[in-house]
Amino acid sequence: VPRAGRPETTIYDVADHAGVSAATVSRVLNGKGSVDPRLCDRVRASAEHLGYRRNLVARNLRRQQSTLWAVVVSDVRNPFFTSVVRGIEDVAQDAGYSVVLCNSDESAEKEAAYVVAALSEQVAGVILSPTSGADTVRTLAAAGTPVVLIDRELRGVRSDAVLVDNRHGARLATEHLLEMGYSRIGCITGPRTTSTAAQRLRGYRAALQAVGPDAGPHDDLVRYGDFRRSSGVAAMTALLDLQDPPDAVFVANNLMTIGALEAIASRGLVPPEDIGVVGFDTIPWADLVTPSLTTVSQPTYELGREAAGLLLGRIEDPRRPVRRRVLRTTLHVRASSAPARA
Amino acid sequence: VPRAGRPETTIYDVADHAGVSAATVSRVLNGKGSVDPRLCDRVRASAEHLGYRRNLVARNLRRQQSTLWAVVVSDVRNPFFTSVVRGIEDVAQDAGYSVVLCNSDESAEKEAAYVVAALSEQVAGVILSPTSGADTVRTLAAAGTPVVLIDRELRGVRSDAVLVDNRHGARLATEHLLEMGYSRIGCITGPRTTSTAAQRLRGYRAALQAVGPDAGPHDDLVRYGDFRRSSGVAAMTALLDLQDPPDAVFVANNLMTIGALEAIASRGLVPPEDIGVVGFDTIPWADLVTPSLTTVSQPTYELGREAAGLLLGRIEDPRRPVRRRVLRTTLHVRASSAPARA
DNA sequence: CTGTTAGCGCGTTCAC
DNA sequence: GTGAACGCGCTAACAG
Repeated sequence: VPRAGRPETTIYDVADHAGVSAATVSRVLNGKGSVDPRLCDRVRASAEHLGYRRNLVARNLRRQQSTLWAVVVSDVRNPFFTSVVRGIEDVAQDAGYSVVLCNSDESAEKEAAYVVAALSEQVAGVILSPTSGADTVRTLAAAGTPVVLIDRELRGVRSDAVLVDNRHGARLATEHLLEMGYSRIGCITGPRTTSTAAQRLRGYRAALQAVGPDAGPHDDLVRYGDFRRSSGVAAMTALLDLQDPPDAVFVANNLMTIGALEAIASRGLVPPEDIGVVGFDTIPWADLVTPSLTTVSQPTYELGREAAGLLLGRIEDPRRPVRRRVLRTTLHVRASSAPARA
Repeated sequence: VPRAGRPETTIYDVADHAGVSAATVSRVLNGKGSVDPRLCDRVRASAEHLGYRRNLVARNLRRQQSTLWAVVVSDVRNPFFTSVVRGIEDVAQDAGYSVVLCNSDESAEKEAAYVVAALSEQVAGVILSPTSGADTVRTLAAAGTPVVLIDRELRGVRSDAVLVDNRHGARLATEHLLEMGYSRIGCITGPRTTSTAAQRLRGYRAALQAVGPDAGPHDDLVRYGDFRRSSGVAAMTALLDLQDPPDAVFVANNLMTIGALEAIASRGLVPPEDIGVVGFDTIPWADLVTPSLTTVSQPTYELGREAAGLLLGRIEDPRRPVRRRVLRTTLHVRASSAPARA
């Protein structure tokens, strides 16, 4: 194992140079206890002079706790998560924590591996958008590591969590399509195992149900994707291939919406005239696509901040009651759902 | 400081349970030295049984080196960087490293703070897209921490680096616009302090120069942004406000291109007829914007993999000669630069 | 208010 | 092939 760099200067070097003990240096640098102001200055001067930089690894070993948070997301390239991460990061940094971003890629194995690594790294806390079952959360809980769930819920898990009102948002989207005069409305949702996909599907169904039993849920118009672009293409293509295809579609996340739009375009169809489209999730530059896209947007940055806040609270008081925050979504009506009306 | 979780099981616990010494446990778990196969099995069984998880903090302190890489990017929300990070991550994980993603937000102070934190954290290496001057890199070098620069170069710094042929790409883009019949071509580039902005501007100028002195560089058609969307809006608006506005524009990064398109649209202009547009950088869903966008794309994922490879090599042999990789860009011609011709 | 002491969990000498 | 002893750099307990 190659060693890089020259030996670091330690608090002992600083102590020698300042003519005090290592403990005093430690106290000065951490602002703990009270130290004679003159010694304080001497220590600071020496530290500066020697280019001292504290060794967090040693400190963490001693304190049995690091200043690292692990944030495990299911897809780093999804703008939803990058925006959430920004929110987390800003709060973390203010509180003196650093954020390790881990990408589980919707894979339960990767997620488990990252969580084990995080535990070995003695992280102070974990923020997780779970892709798999409850096992990883249980591992964390067993180790006593604070966790906050984001975006998705886990059945049978009591944990701090920040979610959005998926059902309500999906219902808004679907009702909006109904109001705009569409009648055969399809739905492309996510994996059956995720709470978000299930809730958004329920919102869609609720909206249709409300109109009356005859206009009720068209289960033949529901397709399940995997929240990735390609599955949006496939699902939309399948819907368009039906004998009696939908005249509008509600798509349950951003990447699949992109895919759906591609499938629609490749058939030579143009929203909103040929088909109405509403997407869930913030879609960057929704105004620029053809046509501009109606979306149910989530407060992503705020979601990150909330999650970070909950984690901070949990770290401070590991036994406080579980909190579950649900943030509101907003319907942004743009062109893709607004056909010119006779 | 609150303690979370129950005491971890250590190699001593495992040693007791297996009836061996801690040293033997360490040897077994690290595959170093040779251990009696039967003891080996006993140790593994005990570790498994006790749910032992190695403490990386202690190990890192002892080894004076962690298994963490810091990746400092200038904007996490830029798809360019998220894609690069994916490339880095995949290589890092295979090699047993974890990646800490840090977001400097184009701020020299934040960058410096993250680098100091990384050093304190004893990271094994740093991958950096520098926003500021050479100071942070010098700090790293002084500490002997391996660094790889990505995306941007730094004057007067000898360091491993992975870049793209910005000048060539920009020249391709501009030549393409000339070929398509545009004659007054504007350029929106990035901050004067970044090598990428300068190189892309040079490529633009070279293309114009080649056509002949009379068609030569229109310095009045050059604007400097900050690589963010809003500056694209401002710069494009300024160009359109000119007495004699450009009939085409080359925009030197993805976010500013989005901004430029918005400015164009808000004037009621439509590419490619009213104005030709070519953007630099991968723009996700370039096919979906109105009209589909001609781009000079960079091999982002590959760039990340290359950078990670260089870092691996540098960690293994800290004194090997500096390597500088330049990746090629590709012109993707789409609709925004192809007016129907008479 | 300050210094001395001990030990966090591990990897690595050095004897045996 | 194995175990005992030491120390990485730091902070928390205890004396003074």
